[in-house]
Amino acid sequence: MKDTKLPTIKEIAKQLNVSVSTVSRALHDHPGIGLRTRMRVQQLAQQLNYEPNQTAIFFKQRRTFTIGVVIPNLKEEFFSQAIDGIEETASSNKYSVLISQSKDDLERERRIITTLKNNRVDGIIVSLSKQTTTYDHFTALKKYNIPVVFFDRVPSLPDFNKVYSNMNSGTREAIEFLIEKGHRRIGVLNGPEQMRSSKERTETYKQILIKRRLKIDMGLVAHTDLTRESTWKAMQDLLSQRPRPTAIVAINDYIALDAMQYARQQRLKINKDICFVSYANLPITSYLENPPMASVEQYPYDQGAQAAGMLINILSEEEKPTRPDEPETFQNIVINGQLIIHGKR
Amino acid sequence: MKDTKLPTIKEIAKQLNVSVSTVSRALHDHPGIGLRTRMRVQQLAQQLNYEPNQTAIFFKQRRTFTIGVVIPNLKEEFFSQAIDGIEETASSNKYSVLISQSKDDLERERRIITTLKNNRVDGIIVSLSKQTTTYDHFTALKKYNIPVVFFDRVPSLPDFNKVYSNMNSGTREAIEFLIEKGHRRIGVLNGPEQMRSSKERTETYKQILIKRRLKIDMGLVAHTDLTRESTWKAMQDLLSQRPRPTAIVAINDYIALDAMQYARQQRLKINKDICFVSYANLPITSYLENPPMASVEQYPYDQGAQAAGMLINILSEEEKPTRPDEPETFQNIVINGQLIIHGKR
DNA sequence: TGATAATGCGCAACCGTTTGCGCATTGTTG
DNA sequence: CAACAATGCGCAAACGGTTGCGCATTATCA
Repeated sequence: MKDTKLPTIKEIAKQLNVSVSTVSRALHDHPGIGLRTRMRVQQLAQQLNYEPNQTAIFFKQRRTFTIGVVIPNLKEEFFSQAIDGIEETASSNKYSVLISQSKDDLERERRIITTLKNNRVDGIIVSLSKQTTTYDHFTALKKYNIPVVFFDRVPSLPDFNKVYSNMNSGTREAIEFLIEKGHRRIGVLNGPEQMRSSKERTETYKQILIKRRLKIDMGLVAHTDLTRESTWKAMQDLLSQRPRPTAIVAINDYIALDAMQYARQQRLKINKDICFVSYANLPITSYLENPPMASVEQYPYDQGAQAAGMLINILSEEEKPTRPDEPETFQNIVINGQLIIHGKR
Repeated sequence: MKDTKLPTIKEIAKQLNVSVSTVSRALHDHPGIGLRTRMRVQQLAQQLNYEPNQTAIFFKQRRTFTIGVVIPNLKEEFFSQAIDGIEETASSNKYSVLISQSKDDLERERRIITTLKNNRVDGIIVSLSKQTTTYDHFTALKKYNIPVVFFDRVPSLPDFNKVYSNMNSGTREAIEFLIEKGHRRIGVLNGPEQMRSSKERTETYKQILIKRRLKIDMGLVAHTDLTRESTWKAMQDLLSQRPRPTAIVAINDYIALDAMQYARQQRLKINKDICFVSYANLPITSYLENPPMASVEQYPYDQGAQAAGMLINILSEEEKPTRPDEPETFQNIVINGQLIIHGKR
């Protein structure tokens, strides 16, 4: 039984012998209502503990002040930090946040999008599943006027709103850092090949080696599908190269940790026989005795916050009178990953 | 402009020259509708890409298939894991999840509850802010028939639904483990005194020492407010006791890590000069070279999943015909924290 | 004082869907 | 063939608010 009935605007109207429209307006301080009645209404509302039924308002206004968030999972600290940022800026703009996890499954991602659409969220923030290579389920949203902002794992096409950290500058810094430390054989422990960031990383890697006139050996670029087994396998490949790489750039901290475990098992001393540099700079690394030498910080909280900000911005633009056929424009925020060098502990 | 108008049930009705009620029923496979028209309706619906407007349904049905979640923050892995569990079981039961963070601020917690109520969530899952000692904002929800389930940080009063892991069994195991390893001076690095779990832990600690006929020295019980500074300070106290404790039970992994850092700074060898046992057993500990000797696993994912399950259960009970004045009952799930002994690595 | 303007409020439609009830039409039975 | 039952569908109210428009009533001015 879903019913101890709450006071409604009608109830107030009846008790005061005025119309519901009057009550509604009075509660909104509409100028067309006399001070006298406005007061009476507001007082009674207070007294009855009246609270507007948002579901009714959502329905009527055709907007819900809710934004949907789709991420691959919540297990990775990167994403929960991002949601922290999203929730924070959303709530301070009176938006609520609906979250769901795609679990890196494309079908699931699709279903989630449909549900969010039916729930009439005002906008959606997405970090792509690693399976996603087509974007029709997102472009479809345009018909429904639901803006989408991607973050971190963003589509490689231009016609989307995105917030992401570019691999280039961070990767450049990281590799140059290693070169300056004297490393000449630098391995790359990269993510799935179809991911934008993986490609960027490999690209940058090659460029720098060329610039520095170092030999490029593609045997030093390995890919992992992000599972531990796959990472260990990739490490096995890398460590079997001759001469063995003396440093490894890993796609993120978790992967680096897995890799370091593997290296330890092979009786290699971390930061001595082999050095690691990774991405993300998660809080956990600060607790390690032998953390990666450096991490490219990707500011997940900020990415989330920026994405939410961008979305809310777009939503408030929509309110304004729409000039005929403005061409649709897409926003892009690139957060520069920054190399954080971990002090010895 | 929030309006490329979507196909509605009315639209379908018009095109087929039937009434909206017929369409509605046809789409729900209501037996009162002939096979013939049912087919026509469903076909056209398909063709028009009709999707029901959930906001309308929410409004009409007075339920939203949404559950609200209030946690202190998303930064702690414990909570994001819990949300993982919540989201997972919620979504497989067709519920959506609305999250917000109290940031350990009571006022904020109150506001969130009000918003969730106005948004007509069907139920709420809460882990209390550490400031919360009064529960009127939750009891108020009973008037609105919104059930609440607490997890982890739960109220100490009996008349609430809760899921939590009891400190007793885990703490007992942990301390006995240490005693068996030969430790006689065991320190406790406890949380804020007002938290239920802190009290329980201290209580159990004393009991066991008594049972084992060991001397109780309250100088070995220190409190931290969970900040790193405070933890270090507590550690300073503990390490200055004479004889120095040879083992420490810390309230959770983060605190243990902070404490271990401090110990290292004091030139103590972890797991040799001083051992640590902590609570939570977060994934990160598996990456440490010298993890705590053992952790009491608290199964955050399961706590979340159980809490969601309990809530959804309560919600579906509500559907059933309510016998007059059943006394309200409250459910309790206690998850036994289990001591996980970390293998040497 | 009469015309006009300003003020204060009510009417009613609308948002999209669900559902109890009732009315035809058709089929069944004695 | 009459009486009745079953079948298939429509009417209309309801959920709780918002809002354009219009109508009285009062105030304002010449």
